[in-house]
Amino acid sequence: MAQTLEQIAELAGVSRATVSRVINGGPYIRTEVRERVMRVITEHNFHPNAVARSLARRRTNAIGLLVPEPVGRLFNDAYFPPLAEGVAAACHDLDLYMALLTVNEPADPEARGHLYKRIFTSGYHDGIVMASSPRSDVVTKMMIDFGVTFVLAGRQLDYPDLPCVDVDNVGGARMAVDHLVSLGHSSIGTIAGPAYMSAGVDRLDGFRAAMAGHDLTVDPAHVIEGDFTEQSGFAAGLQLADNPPGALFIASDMMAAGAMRAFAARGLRVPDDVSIVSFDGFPLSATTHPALTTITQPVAESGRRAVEMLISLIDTLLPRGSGPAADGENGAPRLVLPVALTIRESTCRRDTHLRR
Amino acid sequence: MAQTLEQIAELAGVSRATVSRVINGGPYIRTEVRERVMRVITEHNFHPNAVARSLARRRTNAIGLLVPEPVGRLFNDAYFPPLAEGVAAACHDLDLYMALLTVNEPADPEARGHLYKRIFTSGYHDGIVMASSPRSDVVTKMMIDFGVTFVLAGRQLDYPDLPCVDVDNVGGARMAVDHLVSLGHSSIGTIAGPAYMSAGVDRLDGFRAAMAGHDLTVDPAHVIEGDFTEQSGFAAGLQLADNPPGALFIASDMMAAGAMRAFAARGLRVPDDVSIVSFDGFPLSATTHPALTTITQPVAESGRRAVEMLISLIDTLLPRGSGPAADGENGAPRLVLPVALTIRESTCRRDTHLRR
DNA sequence: TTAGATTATGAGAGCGCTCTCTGAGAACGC
DNA sequence: GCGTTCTCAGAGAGCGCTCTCATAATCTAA
Repeated sequence: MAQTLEQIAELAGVSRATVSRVINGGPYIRTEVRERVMRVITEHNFHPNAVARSLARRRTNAIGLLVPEPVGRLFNDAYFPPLAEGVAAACHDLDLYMALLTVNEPADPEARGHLYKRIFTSGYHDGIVMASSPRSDVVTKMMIDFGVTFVLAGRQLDYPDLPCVDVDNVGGARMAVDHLVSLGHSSIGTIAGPAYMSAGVDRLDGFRAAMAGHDLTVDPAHVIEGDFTEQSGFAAGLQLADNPPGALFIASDMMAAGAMRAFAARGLRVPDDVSIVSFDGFPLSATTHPALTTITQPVAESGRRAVEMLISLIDTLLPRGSGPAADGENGAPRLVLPVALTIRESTCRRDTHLRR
Repeated sequence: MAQTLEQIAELAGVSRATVSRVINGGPYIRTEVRERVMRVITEHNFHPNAVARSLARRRTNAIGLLVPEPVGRLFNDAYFPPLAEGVAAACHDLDLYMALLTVNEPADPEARGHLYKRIFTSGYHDGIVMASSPRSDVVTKMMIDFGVTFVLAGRQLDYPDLPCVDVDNVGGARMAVDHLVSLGHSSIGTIAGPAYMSAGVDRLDGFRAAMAGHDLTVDPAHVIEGDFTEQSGFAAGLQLADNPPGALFIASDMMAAGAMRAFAARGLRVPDDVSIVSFDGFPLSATTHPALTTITQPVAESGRRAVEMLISLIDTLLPRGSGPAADGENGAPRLVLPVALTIRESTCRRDTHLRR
């Protein structure tokens, strides 16, 4: 169990180098020798020490998935699980070791910084995939400062020029508006995401651009900013209920659920009185009443792609630690994944509800 | 950023050993020298390479938290988040690096075994804390075979003699029965956990022992086995509703929620018709209607203690890799944490509802 | 047959740290 | 004045692996 290459070599009557070759599939080995070595290895249940290997190779073959949120919150999230699943799947395919890096919330930011610092300077990971979140900007700065190789899942507002894989938030918003327009709607409002998150601003930008593209004006009273949560959707719904638009693009499933709760409380029917297209396509969106027409984003796919991007970044930076990472001279790689319209029950034709 | 001890030593005009001493707080260094070295270190933002250090020390100062469940399921669990939080907190206190090890579910068990194998042979962790789960027995076997140092959170039925930190399931069940008896109940039934999990059998054993201790008989029709889920609680509740006992000990909050749903559907009131004491004390238990009287288990504390136990195990095994770990000759360490009765609204005196 | 390529293996120098051992000076006791 | 004990710092041998280079053995081609 606790042997070394050296010992295996001796037992097999060869040199350390030969055992290494056998293990790593090197060329130029007589099959007779290879088999003999293999036999000794399996007999002794030998596994090379990964730490030593990492030191020699200057590569750990491990990546970290970092979510700058306290452990607890992370589990009550709809976005993170599929992302983690995607990352895990990609790691499995690429024969990588993945560690979920969680940082629980020590009271003072100093201690938190210390925690991140340890993660970034540990050298245990070849790179990091970070799920962007409201508080990820500080962390992003640290990663840059520490020269960590990383990829962001979701664009970072304050650092627009970093390697990331994003989803087509602008295009998704446009698809939502197009769908609504195709149903005959012209009075369309939105409950937007927060202005401090790229998904928030992009979806709003996309909405406005699409409306303009259709020569439709948007009533300022029909544009309300939420923060992606159910509660903020509920509040926004309440605010809109007095003078609702005929249709609404709501920037997250959660907010849509909240808004529908508010509408129900005020006797407004969806889709009869208000058509709704939301964004995310999380499982939740299929179980609301009515089920949400939504823009589905490929979250697990984002995770997969982020890992692939990270690995290619690491590979090009091969002589590791040479200069600041993730700042390629020909621009940081960026990937924008397509989203899709999922039509369900929260939208209907304008002319089927002539009441308004 | 990418320097070595050697380079720092040269810049500071000392030897590598001296720099190492400064970093690791070694004795016998003139303050003048120490300060000079420190200055160079901070000036160059130097951080020793953790991989090299791990190799030299034969210690990584990293532990893994392993949950043998697919990533997705892990997030829909009430037990895991606080456990992770406790482990993370302990790691923070002990200056340990923690990685959450997730294993997503490849179709064939062979591939899954391969994944675990990689984790266990990686050498990236000094030890592992594993949250026991229905499927953890195979994994336990692997850890033993691979000589991994580990601690279980929750006892493992098939391997009773392993280091673990458990909660007092038996005592908790007794407390539940005592409470019910003190309220004047004598017709007490139970919805038990699954027979394949230690928490299931222990809570049932505790229940039976407590009943016997009070010279109370239990009607076999009032003992139903569930699997800790809401659904199984609902099913059991339906089954009991025709001829319900005056009180019920339900082995998990989730099952209690399910049973209450069933009772409500059948017009039975809690606590007026049936008093209920559940087990777990998860946040859920405070938000049901009525709020549950429950046996609260210290999950985060389990996580903390598991880490502490793991570290002491690792420390005693110091000349690492010498013989099978976790099998101390004087028995594996075991810790049983106390639970507490949390009285809320789902229990009341027997005599306040003379109707039955 | 002999030079030259090809195949197969070993020697040994790292990777970046830790830690023991050794030794030089300074302080101290008698 | 001379051992003895501290205090301080460097030399150097690892930790367990990888990988280049040198070398030996075998196989061509002329």
